[in-house]
Order: sequence, then structure tokens, then C-alpha cells
Amino acid sequence: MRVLEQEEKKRRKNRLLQTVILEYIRTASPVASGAVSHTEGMQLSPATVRNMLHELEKEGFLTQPHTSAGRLPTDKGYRYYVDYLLHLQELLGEERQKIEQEYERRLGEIETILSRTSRMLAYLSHQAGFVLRPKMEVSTLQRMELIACDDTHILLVLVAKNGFIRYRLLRSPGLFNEEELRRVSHWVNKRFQGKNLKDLCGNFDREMRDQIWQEAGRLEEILKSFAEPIAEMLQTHTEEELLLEGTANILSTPEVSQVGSMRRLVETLEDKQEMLALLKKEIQKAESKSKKGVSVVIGDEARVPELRDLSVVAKAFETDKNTVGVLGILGPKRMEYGRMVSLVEAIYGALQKAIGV
Amino acid sequence: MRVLEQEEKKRRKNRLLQTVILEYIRTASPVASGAVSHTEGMQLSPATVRNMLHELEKEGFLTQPHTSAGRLPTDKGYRYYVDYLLHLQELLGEERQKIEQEYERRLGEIETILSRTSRMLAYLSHQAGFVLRPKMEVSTLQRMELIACDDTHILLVLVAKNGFIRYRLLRSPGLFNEEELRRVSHWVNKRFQGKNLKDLCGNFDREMRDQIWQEAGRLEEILKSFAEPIAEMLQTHTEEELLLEGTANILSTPEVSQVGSMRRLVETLEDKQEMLALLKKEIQKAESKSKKGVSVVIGDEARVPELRDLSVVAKAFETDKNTVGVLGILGPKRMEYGRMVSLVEAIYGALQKAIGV
DNA sequence: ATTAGCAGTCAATTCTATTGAGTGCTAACA
DNA sequence: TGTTAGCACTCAATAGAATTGACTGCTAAT
Repeated sequence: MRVLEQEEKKRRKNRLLQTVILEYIRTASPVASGAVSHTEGMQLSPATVRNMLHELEKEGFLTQPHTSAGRLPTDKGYRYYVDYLLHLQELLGEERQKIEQEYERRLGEIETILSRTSRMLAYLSHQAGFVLRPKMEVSTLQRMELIACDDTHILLVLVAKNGFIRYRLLRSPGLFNEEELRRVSHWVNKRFQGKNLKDLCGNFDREMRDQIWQEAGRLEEILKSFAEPIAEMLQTHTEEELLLEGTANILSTPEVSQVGSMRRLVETLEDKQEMLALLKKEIQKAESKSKKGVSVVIGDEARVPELRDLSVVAKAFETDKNTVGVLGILGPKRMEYGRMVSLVEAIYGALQKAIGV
Repeated sequence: MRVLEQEEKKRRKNRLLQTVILEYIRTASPVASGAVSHTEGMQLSPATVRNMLHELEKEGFLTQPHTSAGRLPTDKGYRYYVDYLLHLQELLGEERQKIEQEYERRLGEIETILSRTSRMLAYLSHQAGFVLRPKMEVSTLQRMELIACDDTHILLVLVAKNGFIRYRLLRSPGLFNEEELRRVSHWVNKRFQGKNLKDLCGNFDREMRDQIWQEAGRLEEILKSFAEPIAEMLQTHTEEELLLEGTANILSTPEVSQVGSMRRLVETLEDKQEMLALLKKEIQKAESKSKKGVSVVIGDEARVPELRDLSVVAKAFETDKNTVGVLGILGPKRMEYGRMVSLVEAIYGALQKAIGV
């Protein structure tokens, strides 16, 4: 036989890599040369396969846990697979149906929708599902309203352009009738509506005081009483939050076979602050490179030792022009990427429709 | 020596049981006769101690994991200890301080306070902390308000007497000016304020329709458009919710030494529905018996196999006359009950003060 | 370029022996 | 009658040795 053309050789190697990865994903144990030598389209003896595997190993796509074991993919291997060899996998009819069902009965509060979304992701992926709720402060002020609850309590409600709301029950700083409260709301809305919450957050107090002096008498007095509570409310609670569901799902993977590593994993996942920072950073980075819109962060690419065996499949979503959150799933590196990417895309679509941008 | 009086014998036995339990809590491994024979106030030889231990075992307060091992408490043993032998343990100054700090800057939203409370419980106990948020429907309607956000969206806010609020962003069912919306709110508030949300939930729609016909013209028309959205909102979202924090803390206990049991535990804890039903039931039961107000559910008393090695220390709290939630901690049976009871009491107190009933 | 065959590697499993912590019981003692 | 010393016995835990078997790498033949 003549020298195989480079192209043909390359094609076969890709095919082999793919087979090994799929097999490893299926069985969770290192793949032997014999196991892949007779799969469809592969008619080579184990020995030949071994030679090829050897090459793939030298190139960094595969490793062996020890000399006399089969091969398993490295992070680089998975990366190549995800970037070049991946076949998206259609969702099942019942899965699509489940998603539709979930979102068609519109669930009002955006908080609830997001929380259900993370549950949905976990449920359908059998991995952990997460939603990184966007910060409120990146949005703009849509409306501020004061509602008298009883003589001593006033509810301060703040509606952001992105559909989020914050509220706070104040001990009333004085005795005001409804009309007066309305005038305060009106005054504030007139001046601050549409303003960036982030800007307001820092200097609302000052700005408000700057303008109050222009008013006189009773109105000035009332406004003064409310300047501080409003400012305070703007300052707290602008944090984003991580909703994480289905942690238990990723504990059944053989990757965490020791009690210690399992505990550390749960600890890491529970440390919302850390997870949050990490996901945000990594996903933004990945997002900018990826074309499909769904980004995949594999294993150690996240640079967190405890998450070394996990991958993230995620996609950013918008609730407003510039308010982005992230939704996705978190599971063992050894996951069905094809299905997961499709799933994240499907749920992303349903969510976007539901919050009706 | 004359026959020991029954009383003296009983006293010594109690003391021994207590010592064994404390020792077991401290070391997490079965307590040998030698280990307790020379503790303060105990001046008996190991052999004598062995005889007493044997009796305690026959009475069901202790067991041995195997013949040649030390003793450890049974559920009955813990129960006796908690009910009769427990010394409450003062919190440390810094702990008290931490609690005060957390609650003194009043955090507005009750949701946030509760969520922080569960985190606080976890943090100070080094166990899992939880708050079972009360159902909203047991409270009464304090206020309903419609807020126009823009031409197409209206925010429907519902404030309950217990400080909880629900909101929902509606696609506006028509074009209404502020004055008109105000009239709707006013109309609803006038008729339904103070009514039990649970009752409203079921038949708001009907009741409202019953009364609408009395109005005429424009107002009737507007009211009609809002009857359904409001009714729908009342019906959803009356669920209570479980906030659980610090799960990882109880995974470091030697009780869950196997991967399987650990996984099952995490699964159980994550299944909020189940946990919720369980906690509610058990704690109510315990609460009715206990005098201290803090209830303790030990191990298998909860009748959930996965929680066999855990105990719950909890206390009910009120945000309103008849709105009760529960807060507490969840940890290995082998926990410092004295400290935990004090802790739950302290945080309960701080919370009650903070939500200012 | 491919393949059969063989020597070599190494985790996993099973079996055995050893250790040591701790008990129960009995007989002696105060 | 209550307490104690002493001894035989039990049993989990640990360590070591032997065996197995699933692989690979290499070489020589095709």
C-alpha cells in the first residue's frame, strides 16, 4: 500500500479520538485498544490502534492513568472534541415538551422563573444546574413607589428596567397621608427615572439633597425624611446571586470516589461567593471566543483544583439591554457534551421567550 | 459497706451516662470503661464502671458497635441526656457580638433577613442551618397596589400582614392612567384588606365578580380586566420554602464515612420538598411537648433512614399572629446539644427583635 | 502500513497473619 | 454487698504476600 495521504491519516485519527472519548464517557473507565478496534468504520487490529493511540498521547490528547491501563482524554482532548468533533444531539420529544410546559404557564416573578430554570436544568441534565442572576445595579430605575401599609410602616418598592424589584419595609419616619407619599414618589421618579442604578447607588443621597432645597415647606420636609432610607436601599442589595440546584447529581459520578474529595467538592459548590466569581470570569472569557453562543469550560481550564474533574456548559442571557445573567449546567468532565449544549440552548430559548425581552 | 441507697446509685448512673455521652461527642469513637473511670468525681475502677455500663446498656441507653468495643449512646440515651442531664452552654462573647452585628443593620426585606439567618445559624454552629419560611397564605391581606411601569407593563404588588410581599409583572390588559389604577387598588383594598389570604386564594375571583356588577361604566370595565391576574397571583406562590445553608459542614463528621451514604445524605438534604414536610411535622410534634421552647429531634425519631445519624435543634418563630416559621440547625446526632440549644435561642431572639413583631 | 506474538507492568483482589483495644466473667477482697 | 484484679476471649483494623488479569510496548514477520 502506498503512503497514506496526510488527509486520510488525520481523518482516521480524529475518528479514533472521538471513539475513545465517547467510549470513555459511556463507561467511565480507561479505553483499551481492543475495545475500539472493531467499532463501526474501524477495521484495524488492536496493535495498529495502539500505535495511533500512542501518537495521540504524544500530542497530548490522551493519557494513561498507569502504564498498563487504557487511555482517557486529557483536557486538551476534550477541548478538541468539543471544538471540532462534537455532534449536537437533539433533545427527546418529552424533554422539549417538559420545557414548554414549564414555561408556558407564565410564572410572574422573575425570581421564580430563574429559580425554576435552574431546577429545570438540573432535572433534565442530571447534572447540577445553575443560574447566575444578574446584578440589579447594571439596570436603570424604572419606578420608585411608596406604599403606606399602616400608620407606622411604609413599603418602599423599587422597580428596575430589567424586571427585578427590590423592596423594603420602613418604619415610617413620620405621619404622612397617601397623597403626600404619592408626591414623594412622583418627585423621585420625575428626576431619577431612567438613570443608571449603579450611578444612583453611590450618590443618590447627595444628588437628592442637592435638589431638595429647591422645594419648600412640607414637601421639602417629607423628601428629607426619605432621602436616607432610599439611599440606603440602593446601596445594599445590588449583589448578584447564584442559584444552584442538583448538586447531588454530580456526586454519583465515579470521579469523586473518595469521601474527602466529595466533601471538598460540596464545600466548593456551596461557597457561592467563590463559585460566582469563577463562573462569571470563565464564562465571559469563553463566551467571547465561542461562536455557537454556548460556552464550554473544561476541567482545569477554570483553574480551581476542586473543580478539576468538572466542566461547565453555559450561556449568557439578557433581561434588559445590558443586564446579563448566565445559565448552564455543571457536571463531570466526562459528560455528554452534545446533549448538554443542546439542552442549554433549548432552555435558554425558552427562558428568553418567557421573560419576553 | 451498707447497701447503697437507690438515690445515690441513680445519681452515679446519670453522671456516668453523661460522661460517656460527652466523651463520645468529643472523640467520636466508642468510649471504653478505662477512659471514664478516672474523670473528675468518678473514682471507680474500670471493672466497676464496666458493670454499670452493662446495666445502662441493658436499659437501652448505650450500645456497643461490636463485642470488644466501647459504648456509645443510643437515641434513647441522647434523649435522656437532652431531657434531663443537659447543661445549657453560654455563647462566647464574640459569638453574641457577631449575632448583634448581623441584625443591627436592619436589612429591609424579610426574605433577606431569613436567608441571612440560615447562614448565621450554619456559620456559628458549624452545622447546617435552616429556616423554614412560613407560608404566606396563613396571613392576611394588608395592601394591594398596581404600579404602572410603562405603557405595556403593570406591576402588581401584594403586601401581607406578616411582612411578606409578592409581586408580578403583568402585561397590561389595556391602557389605563395612573388615576384609574389607583382606583382599582383602592377598590380592592377597601373590600379585601384584612381578609385571610388562604380564603381569598380560593374564591377571590368569584367574590370580586360578585361585587363588580355593582359598579358601573369605566370602573367596572377596568376591574374586570384585573380580576383574573390578581386571582391567579393569589393562587400561585403560597408555598412555604426551606432555606438550607452549610450542608457541607455536616459532611465532615465521621458518621458519613462512606461515599454512598454521603451521597444519599446530600440527596436527601437537597430534596427540599421532603425535608420540608419532615421538619414541619417533627418540629410541631416536639414543640408541643417541650417546655424550653427549643425542640430537639434526635436521630431516628424523625423516621427518615438517611437522617438516622442527624439531629435537629429548632424553634418556631412568628412574623405575625398566626404565621409561624421554624429556624434551627441540623447536625450529627453527636453534637454539642448544650451549645446548639443556646445558639438557636439566641438567634431566635435576635430575629424576633429584628423583624420587630 | 499493518499485524501477530510475546514479555512486561501495574492496579485490583483475595487471603492470611498480626495487633491491640476492650469486654465479660470469676474469684478474691473490704 | 459492693468493688476490684486478673485472665481469657472477641473482633475490627492493619499490613503483607500472592495471585490475577487487563493492558501496553516492542519486535519481527507479512
